[in-house]
Amino acid sequence: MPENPVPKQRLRAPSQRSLENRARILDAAETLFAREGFAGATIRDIARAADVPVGLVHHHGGGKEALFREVVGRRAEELSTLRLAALDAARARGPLTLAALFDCFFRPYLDKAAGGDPQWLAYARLVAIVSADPAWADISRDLFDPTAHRFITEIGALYPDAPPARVAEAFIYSVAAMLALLTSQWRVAALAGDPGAGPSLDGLIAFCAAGCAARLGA
Amino acid sequence: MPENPVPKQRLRAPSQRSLENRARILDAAETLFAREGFAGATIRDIARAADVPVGLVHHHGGGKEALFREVVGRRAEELSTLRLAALDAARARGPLTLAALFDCFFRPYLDKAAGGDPQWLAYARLVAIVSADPAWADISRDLFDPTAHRFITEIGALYPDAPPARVAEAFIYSVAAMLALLTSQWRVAALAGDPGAGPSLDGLIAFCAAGCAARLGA
DNA sequence: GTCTATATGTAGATAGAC
DNA sequence: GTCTATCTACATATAGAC
Repeated sequence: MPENPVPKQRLRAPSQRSLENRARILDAAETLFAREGFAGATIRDIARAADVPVGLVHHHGGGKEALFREVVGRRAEELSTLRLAALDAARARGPLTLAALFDCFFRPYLDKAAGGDPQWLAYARLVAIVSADPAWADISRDLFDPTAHRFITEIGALYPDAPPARVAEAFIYSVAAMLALLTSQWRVAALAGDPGAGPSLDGLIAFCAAGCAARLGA
Repeated sequence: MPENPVPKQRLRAPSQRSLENRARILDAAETLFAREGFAGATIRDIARAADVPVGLVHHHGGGKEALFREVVGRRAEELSTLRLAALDAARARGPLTLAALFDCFFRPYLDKAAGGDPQWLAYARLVAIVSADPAWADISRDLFDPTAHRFITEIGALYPDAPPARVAEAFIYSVAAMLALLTSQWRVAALAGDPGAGPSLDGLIAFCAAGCAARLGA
């Protein structure tokens, strides 16, 4: 008789249901944080939306703030990978233009958002929340800034005479425009009367590339 | 003996202290709504910051939501007046350019914000909150859209072939850039390493005018 | 791993004294 | 007009049963 009988299930292996609950909790948290803001969303709302008991949200999320960080981080890492891959691929094809750089930065996100996954649209609101609030500066620093800095360096290389702060400023304007495209469609529709049209990646790139060129050019 | 002795103080005339308390409450609410968001700011925080009893905030503000609307409306009306006056003055001087239009729209705000009044900087955060959240669509409609629509019409007149939704979209990008200038200086500093430089009205106008021209031009 | 029950604090709002 | 005291509801978080 073995002294250490092998358990039928490996210790600490998460069950199928546990994984599903965890995923549903993160999705619900993403939706509600996006719609109501960090303070406006409640753990109870999230639990109800995910159809799990309240305590389980704490179990999987580790508190409201940790849950928020995890929700943001999940997509930020995926997006950074896609953006940097697009940038590397574009570099390999030849010299970069401003429009090509913005294409590498915007397209992965807009493809996801336009792909119909409403969670990716919710994420745009989260990025806007984090980007606007110095209280989340650590999230910006850890998750957004490395990739942003890479793109700023590339833009700066196209305009060697522009001071770094000016390049960063133009980049922030461009990101703000991208977030506006994703989060303020309802305002565009209200202002135009015309509800149609819809977002356009090429239009956004044209706006930002021309704006940056005007701000950074000689 | 007169039957109706004249009261020493007119009925319902607000006392000096009442007016001061009211102003302090609105200022404190503005600061805290801007920093913490609508849900994150509490009536109690506001009362403490204004150094008044909690009940007084309800008395003057009429509930949290009404207080928020009043705080936003107070500055929105002042700003709209200044912007439209600048637009009328510019029109009177001759034909408008895109850069001149953005100057009329941006300058009144940036002058106030750069003038050192921290309350005007807080207001930028409030505008960002309202503009990003469909839940406050009625504030946007009543307080922001009339002036915005006026400027969009003027921009559209410069590009008669551009569809209205495209003009509105370019305008929203531009407003987003302006709000980023006011609310995301900390991110620019973090990304550039260089904390210096600071915001530049001319730079913002150059960015937006060139972006709009590229997006709307033939 | 899952969930119930509950602890503890604080929210927005108001009734009524001054 | 001003302010105290308090109501009711709900927040996050956790302890411990299953």
